[in-house]
Amino acid sequence: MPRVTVATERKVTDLLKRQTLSVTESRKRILQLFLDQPGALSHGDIEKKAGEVFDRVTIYRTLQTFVDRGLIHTIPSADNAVRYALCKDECGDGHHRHEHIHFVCTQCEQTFCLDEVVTPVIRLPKGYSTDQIEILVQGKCKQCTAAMRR
Amino acid sequence: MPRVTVATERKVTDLLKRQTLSVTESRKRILQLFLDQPGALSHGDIEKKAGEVFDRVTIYRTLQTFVDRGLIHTIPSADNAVRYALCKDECGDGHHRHEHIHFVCTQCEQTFCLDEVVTPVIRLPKGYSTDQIEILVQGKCKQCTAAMRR
DNA sequence: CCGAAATAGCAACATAGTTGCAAAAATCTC
DNA sequence: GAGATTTTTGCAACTATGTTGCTATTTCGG
Repeated sequence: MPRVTVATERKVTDLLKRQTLSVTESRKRILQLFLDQPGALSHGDIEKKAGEVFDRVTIYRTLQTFVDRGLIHTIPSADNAVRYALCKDECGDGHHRHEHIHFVCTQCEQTFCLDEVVTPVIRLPKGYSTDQIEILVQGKCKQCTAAMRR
Repeated sequence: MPRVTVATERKVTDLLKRQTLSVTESRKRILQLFLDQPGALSHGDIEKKAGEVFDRVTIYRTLQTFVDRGLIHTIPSADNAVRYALCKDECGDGHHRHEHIHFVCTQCEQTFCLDEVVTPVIRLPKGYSTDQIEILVQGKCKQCTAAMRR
């Protein structure tokens, strides 16, 4: 597990304070994990990476708090393992705004937010109304495709 | 739980035989549950409806078998409760073909397949390839919207 | 640095999912 | 349609996942 440097320590602290959250060791570390890598993390992933340091319950509660405050958002899955990823600035206390799609790589099994791909409008039959659209694309990601060519 | 009539008994038996599956009580009953209602079912739903009759393990295994044989397909969710719904005829042993979207009603909390809404093409950034697209729309369904107007 | 408020850890529990194995049921064969 | 073979079921035991109440600890405002 990468040591939290002074620079990143500052960054996570700022992020937490911006959401008026108390700055605690577990919150800093868990936020750090998200910043350290590009993909989404499940509760299990985090438990593997920080489970020896923090209690399982703390991780559950921290993730819930982050979702509530708009720091991270959930990504549905087909395997009973909801994942979480960092939100952009538009999300805040009590509300989420996401227009991007999610990509699940069948090779490295990571899940990514593809911020540059905007969710299309979906025309529903008469009588249905839309609150939110979630798009999950499964395939091979950039990194894995590049690795194959070598 | 509705009694399995002679007519529907015939139907589920035919469906099972078409997939060269042995026709057993649990398989008939679980398939029946899917035919009896329009929405998708989670493992938990099925356990509530047939759990006194069949063992939990049997339900898990039956659902897995049905997915493998292309009788039902999974629908991802944001709440760690994967749901299952009947497939159309195009699915078979070892392969699934689905072009429709899934709709989650925030009111009745049911999940439906909207067969008439085709998944759009999603243009991904360079380097990504697509195997499968899953679209989950959350909102209010036809029935609930109609009920509100009364 | 102190006190109030928020958070973390623990324990205990509830639910969800898996595996191996023996008994029972379904299918096949004649 | 009876018996042999194969498949499926149920049980037990286990692992993993998620929740709640309570107390100790930490954070933060003054």
